[in-house]
Amino acid sequence: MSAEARTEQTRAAILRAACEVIAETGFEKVRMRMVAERAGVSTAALHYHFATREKLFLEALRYSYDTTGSENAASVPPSEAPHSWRLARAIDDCLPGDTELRRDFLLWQELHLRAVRDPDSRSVARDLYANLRDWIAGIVRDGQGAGEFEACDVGRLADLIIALTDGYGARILLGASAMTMDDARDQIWAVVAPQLGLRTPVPAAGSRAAAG
Amino acid sequence: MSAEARTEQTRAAILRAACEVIAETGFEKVRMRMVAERAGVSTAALHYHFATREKLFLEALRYSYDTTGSENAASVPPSEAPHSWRLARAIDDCLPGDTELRRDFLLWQELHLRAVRDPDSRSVARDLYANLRDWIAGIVRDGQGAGEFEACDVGRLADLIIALTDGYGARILLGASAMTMDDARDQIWAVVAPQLGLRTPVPAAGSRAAAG
DNA sequence: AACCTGACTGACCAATTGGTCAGCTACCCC
DNA sequence: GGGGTAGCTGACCAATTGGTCAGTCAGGTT
Repeated sequence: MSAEARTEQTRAAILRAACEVIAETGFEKVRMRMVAERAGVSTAALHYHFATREKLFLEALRYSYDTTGSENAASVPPSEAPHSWRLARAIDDCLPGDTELRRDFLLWQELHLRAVRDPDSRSVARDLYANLRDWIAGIVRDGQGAGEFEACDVGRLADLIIALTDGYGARILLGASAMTMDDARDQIWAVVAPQLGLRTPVPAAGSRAAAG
Repeated sequence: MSAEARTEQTRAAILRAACEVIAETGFEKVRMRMVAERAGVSTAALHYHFATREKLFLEALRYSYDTTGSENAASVPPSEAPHSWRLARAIDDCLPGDTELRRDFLLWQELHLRAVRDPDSRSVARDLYANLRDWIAGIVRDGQGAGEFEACDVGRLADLIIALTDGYGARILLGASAMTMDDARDQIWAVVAPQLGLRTPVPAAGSRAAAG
C-alpha cells in the first residue's frame, strides 16, 4: 500500500471510530483514548492527524454526513420511483430509524447543540443544513417538474420537513408520549402531503434492504 | 432570617446560577467553580446541597422549567383572551424569542441531548415534556370547548406543535437559511391553524411587557 | 451561659485528560 | 543501499476537576 493510501485509511479509521464513540457516549464524555482504542492506534496518532480534540470531532461529524449523504444520493435510481416515494424515503432518512440512521441523528443533534456556542461547529452545521435542505428541495422540485406535486415554495417546505423530522426525531429518542417511528412518519406526511396537493397516504418506504 | 429560609434561599441561588451558566456555556463546559462564583458561595457549598455535579445540573433544569412554567401559567388571565391568541402565545413561549426564552430553549435542548444516554435525565425530560404537552393540549381543548376550534386529536396536535417549535427553534438558533422568529411563527401557524379549522392569520402575540 | 447542630469555608487530593516529545520503523527517492 | 522523511508509538507532563474533610461560625435550644 502506498504511503498516501495508508494515511488516508488511518484518517478514515479514526474518523469512523470517532463517529461511533461520539454517537454511543456523547460528545461531552468522549475521551481521546476511547477513539484511539477503537481505531486501533495511539492517542498520539490522533494528534498527529488532527490538531486538537475539538477539530477531530468536528471533522468526524462532517465525515459522517459526507459518507452517509453520498450513500443516500447513490442508493436510489432516480428515474424509476415516483417522487412521492422518494420524498417519503428522504424523510425516513432524516428520522432516527435503524441503528445507522439513529447514529446519524444523534451526531446531528450533538453538532446542533455545539453550534450554539462554537463558531466552527456553527459553520459546519450551517453547511450541512444547507446541503440537506437542497437535497430535499431538489426532490420536491423534481416532483413538481414531473407534475406529480403542486407548486409551492420548495425552500420553505424543505425547512418545514427538516423541522418536523428534527422535532419528531427527538421525541422518538426520548420515548415520550409513546411516539413511534410510524407515528412520526404518518404525522409528518399528513402535514406535508396537502402542501403538495397529495391525498395519498404515506407511501410505504419499506426497508433499505432491497437497495443494499 | 430563619435557618430553613436561608437554606432554601441558598439552594435557589445555586440553582439559578447553574441555569444561567449552563445556558451560557453549555453543560459540557460548566465547572463547579463557575456556578459557585456566580452564586456567591464555595464549591464545597455546592456539594453540601447537591450530591454530585450531575445531580445539581439536573435539578437546575427542573428548577428552570418549574419556575418559568408557573410564570407562564400565571401570566395570562385565562378568561379574557381568545383561545387562538392564547395558543399563539404558548407557541411563542416554546420558541427561542427574547433572552429569557432563548435561555429556556437552550436548557431544554441540553436536557434533551443528555436524556438520550442518562436515565435520570431521561425521566426528567419525559416529565417536563408531559407537562408541556398537557399545557398545550389544555389550551386547545379549552378552545374546542368554547367552540372556537374544530375538534381534533389534541394530544397529537400538541405533539405536532412541540415538534415544530423544537425544530424551527433549533433552526433559528443555528441562523441557517435566514430563518427568523417571525418566519417560524408564520410557518407553524400555517400548519396548525387548518387543523383547528382556522383561516385567520397568526394572532399578533405582542410582547410580554404588558403582562409584566 | 453552655452546648449543639446545620450551613458553609479553605485547603487539599487523587485521578483524569489533552497534548507533547524524543525516538523508532518502514518506505521512498537518489 | 543509504539517507531522509512520513507515520506512528510509549512515556510523560502540566493543568484541571470533582469531590473530601477538618474546622469555623451563627443561631437556636436548654
